[in-house]
Amino acid sequence: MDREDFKKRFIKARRAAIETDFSRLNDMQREAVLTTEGPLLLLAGAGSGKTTVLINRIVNLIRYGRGSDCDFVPDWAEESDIEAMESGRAGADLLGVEPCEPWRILAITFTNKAADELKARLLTALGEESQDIWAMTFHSCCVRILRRHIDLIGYDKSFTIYDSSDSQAVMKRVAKELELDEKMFPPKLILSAISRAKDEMLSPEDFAAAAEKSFDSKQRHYARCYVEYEKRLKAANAVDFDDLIFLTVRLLSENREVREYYQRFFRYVLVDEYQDTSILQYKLVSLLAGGCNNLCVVGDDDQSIYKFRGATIENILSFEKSYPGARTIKLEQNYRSTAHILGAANAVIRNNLGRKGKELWTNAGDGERPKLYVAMNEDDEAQFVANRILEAVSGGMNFRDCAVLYRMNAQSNRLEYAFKRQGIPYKVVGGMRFFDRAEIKDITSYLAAVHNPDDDLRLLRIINNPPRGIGAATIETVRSIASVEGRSLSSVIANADRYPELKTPSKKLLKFAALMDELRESAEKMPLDDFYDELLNKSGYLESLGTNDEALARIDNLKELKSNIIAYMESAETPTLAGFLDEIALYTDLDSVESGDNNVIMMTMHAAKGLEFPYVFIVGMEDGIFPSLRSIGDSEEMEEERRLCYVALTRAKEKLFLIAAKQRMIFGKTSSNMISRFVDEIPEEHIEKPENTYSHRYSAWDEPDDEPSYSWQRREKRTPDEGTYSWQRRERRTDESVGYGGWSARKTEVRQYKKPVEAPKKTVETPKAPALMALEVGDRVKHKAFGEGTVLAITPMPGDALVSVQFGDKEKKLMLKTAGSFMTKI
DNA sequence: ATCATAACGCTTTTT
DNA sequence: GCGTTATGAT
Repeated sequence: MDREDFKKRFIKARRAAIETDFSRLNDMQREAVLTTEGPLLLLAGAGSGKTTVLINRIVNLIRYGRGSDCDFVPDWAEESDIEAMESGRAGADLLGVEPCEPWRILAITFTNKAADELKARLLTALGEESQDIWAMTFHSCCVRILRRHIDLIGYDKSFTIYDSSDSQAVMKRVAKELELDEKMFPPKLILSAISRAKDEMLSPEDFAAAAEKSFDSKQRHYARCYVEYEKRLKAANAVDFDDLIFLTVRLLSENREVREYYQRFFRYVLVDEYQDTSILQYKLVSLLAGGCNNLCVVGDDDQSIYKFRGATIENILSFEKSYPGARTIKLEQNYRSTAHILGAANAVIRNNLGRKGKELWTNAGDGERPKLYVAMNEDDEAQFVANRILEAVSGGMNFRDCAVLYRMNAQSNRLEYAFKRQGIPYKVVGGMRFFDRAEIKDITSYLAAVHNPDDDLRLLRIINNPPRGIGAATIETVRSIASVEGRSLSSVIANADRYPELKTPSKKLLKFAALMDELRESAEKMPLDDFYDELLNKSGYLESLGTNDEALARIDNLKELKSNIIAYMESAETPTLAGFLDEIALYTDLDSVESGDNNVIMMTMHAAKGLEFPYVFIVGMEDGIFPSLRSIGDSEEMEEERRLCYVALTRAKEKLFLIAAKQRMIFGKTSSNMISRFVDEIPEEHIEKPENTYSHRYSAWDEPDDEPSYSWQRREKRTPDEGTYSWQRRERRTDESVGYGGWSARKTEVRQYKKPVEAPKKTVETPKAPALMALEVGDRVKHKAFGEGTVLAITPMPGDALVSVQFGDKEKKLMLKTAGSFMTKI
């Protein structure tokens, strides 16, 4: 009996001793870290320190195993051990119970960015041994498993990975050959139908059978495409993104040996952003974690914004049902935003029905109420944002502290105009991605075709690029021969002289085949980066680009690709062409925000998930834009939009501006929309609106009431600095004629504001009225608010200048135009 | 084969 | 309003 009592005290003391390692966490966070065994659902609100918990949890697992969460007491334990633990003298040998080996921990994320961040923070926390942890994305985890065992389900281990544009190219061909009208059956739609089928684990045959039964002709066409699409991928020894997950699930379900191997292998499985998982990913996770059942999922049902690409919020809502005995911990303390911002966000998300229910709180203080500005039109809106940013910078903030969020990428245009005009440096995140650029696709297609001669898709892309006189007619002939003989294009091309039909172009074809062989040989014997140069030259690609402005931008991008190759060579143990192809197939997100740059960040609300900024501007707060037109009338879609709104609002740390325009051009048509219903959902106490802002109500069917739409605001006063419409028009013309790098080259341009080419002048001249103060580095100035200071640096900007001034021990950055009136030279 | 013009049709996006 | 794409003309 004494022993029982002793055991209880021992366990308590052990947990208490382990807790001291995590004393910096709040109670809920610590609970999450110390709960190691069995299924655990972690509902982590925005800004609640989720990643910190994840890191600490892994540290705990490696250091103490299940020490904090089990009843085990060693037989040799005695009273002095408890004393040791209570006095803080106990080490891991006493506190730990089966500490976990790093490589038995699987931490799955969604994006490479998240995986990289996790790895970096684990390295800081644990050092070298952290590198054995399986911290990676769903897809890279699957690639790792499939590269080892995919032959067990009838694929070749050296498979290539097709990205979505590859998939689209294949599907376009398939649809054409099946004589489907592109208007009725856009390749994108067919692919998403197939994606859904894979999500439900339907093979082409299953899908076809189901379609037959349903008498739905559309489904039957989809099924035909699926069959043909799959056939082509298989022939090219390729798999698409969905296949990576699908085939891994198939492998694990069908092959008991492999399944049990991984189930024994992984002792702890953690999944980040669980609200974004699909049914298939749910299956994958439950297969991988099926052994020890130590599955910890982290997510926020209120931040699920990716339903359109297959995510089911159900996964998180029914976690406790799927995993009986699961524990749930909510992290609701927010360390990011002030109370008014959280109040607004909480108020909006409360209107959703399908949620677990969470309420963020903070003890960071009330802060300022979010502000609503009702603009005349999009130019006024952009001007407003620009002015507030300049004010903020005058007040000592950096440009990078400000973010502008919008619903669709197209909205960035007007803001860019305004920012350029005002000399505000900015960076647009998203839009055209690096690996989608034509020149990058071209060269990676060469790399893929060199590595895998059977990759017909990539071969077709490069065979006549640069032009080699191999035209469409020739290619058609080659393809029909290949299809009749059931061989790959490259093998037909290599033997072109044996086919009478190819007599005329055989010389060109053989020359191309020889080129590819030569490149393959080079790839074998050269280091990757040298081979890359060789490829650019021997293929004639570089030469064919020419030397105009657009070509130079493309060449820049190709140099960027080379630096990627070099970075890969440095990071990989044994760099190979195959390895690099794997990496770029999964790593498309290279234009990550470089934190060193001092730019205003512009992006969609989707892209902003997981980020935070002191100042946040949300533009286009209008019904029809946000929430989007397509979601109005559908309550499920509306809830998703509302979650997106919640995500957007919770990005702000200090100041939040919501901007709506009375009139705006959408898709070339002028329309006036009502202020977003989400604004109405924020109570007066948490939002500052202009006077006379009418609030409008909706019926339960999302129908706007019959109030005329222009009447929400009567008449707002215009301050002079907001500018007038005609002035803005004129300015924009000038802007266009100057060219700013040329709009035509926009596709290849990195859309980032570049400083004027001239070297920074030490003196700011007075370019035009109103005259700017003439200042030089080293001048003493007196500022109304900050007192006396010394000018440290001056950066000229169109029509203005950014001045750094040392006031006492504080350095402030001021825009001269704005700050000039508060400052005098002394 | 390559350029010019017209017609269309548009969320959100990672891997 | 803009970018992509299909079609026809040279």
